[in-house]
Amino acid sequence: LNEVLGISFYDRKSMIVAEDLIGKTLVRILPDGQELEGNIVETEAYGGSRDPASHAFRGISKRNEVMFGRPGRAYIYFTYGFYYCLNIVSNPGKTKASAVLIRAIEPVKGIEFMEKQRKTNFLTSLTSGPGKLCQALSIDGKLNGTDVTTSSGPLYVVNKGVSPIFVRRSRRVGITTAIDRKWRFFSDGNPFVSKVSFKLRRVLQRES
DNA sequence: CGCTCGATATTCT
DNA sequence: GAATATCGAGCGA
Repeated sequence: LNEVLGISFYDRKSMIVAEDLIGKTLVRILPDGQELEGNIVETEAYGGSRDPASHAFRGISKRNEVMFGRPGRAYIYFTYGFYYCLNIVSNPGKTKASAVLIRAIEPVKGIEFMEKQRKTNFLTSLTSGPGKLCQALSIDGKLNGTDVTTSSGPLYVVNKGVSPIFVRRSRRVGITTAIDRKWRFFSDGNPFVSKVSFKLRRVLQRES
């Protein structure tokens, strides 16, 4: 317990890593030494050459090159001109690349800092989405490629034995291809899971 | 509550 | 020029 997740944790298929990350604790050490923490409550697995919804589907590029490298590194990309999203690279298998998108966390430590970053005091809106949590934890492109398997770095994940967790799965959200694959994992009933539209919520309900 | 739209980097057509 | 692993403001019901 309380151990930092190492390379062996991430050196597995992205679907396995994504499911196993639910309930683990994301730790962010700021440049001034302040520590921020949040329990992971929602993730999505992405593949490589066989996953049309993945950034890595069409091969390597300047943006996605980290996804083609060693497991246990942060793949952070800038999207829609405004937000960053955090992934952790996993084992690519035969598909050249893979990663797990961290979609939502439950704030645990450093909530005042997160409120300042997000310019809101609404607790369930601080980190309930991939763009939101990067803003709250001050995660941007400068951390792209960071080794996430050591507590001496600015970003890592710890097993604090958070429980009980009822992990459910659904199709991935925010994509338009390969929507049949149930590669989204979330802690059921947790208010910090990202909000999806009413319409999609009904679809997910029907499919579960 | 739900829908539309704007902000605008990166990649693809 | 269009689409995208996003979010929130503005508006109508």
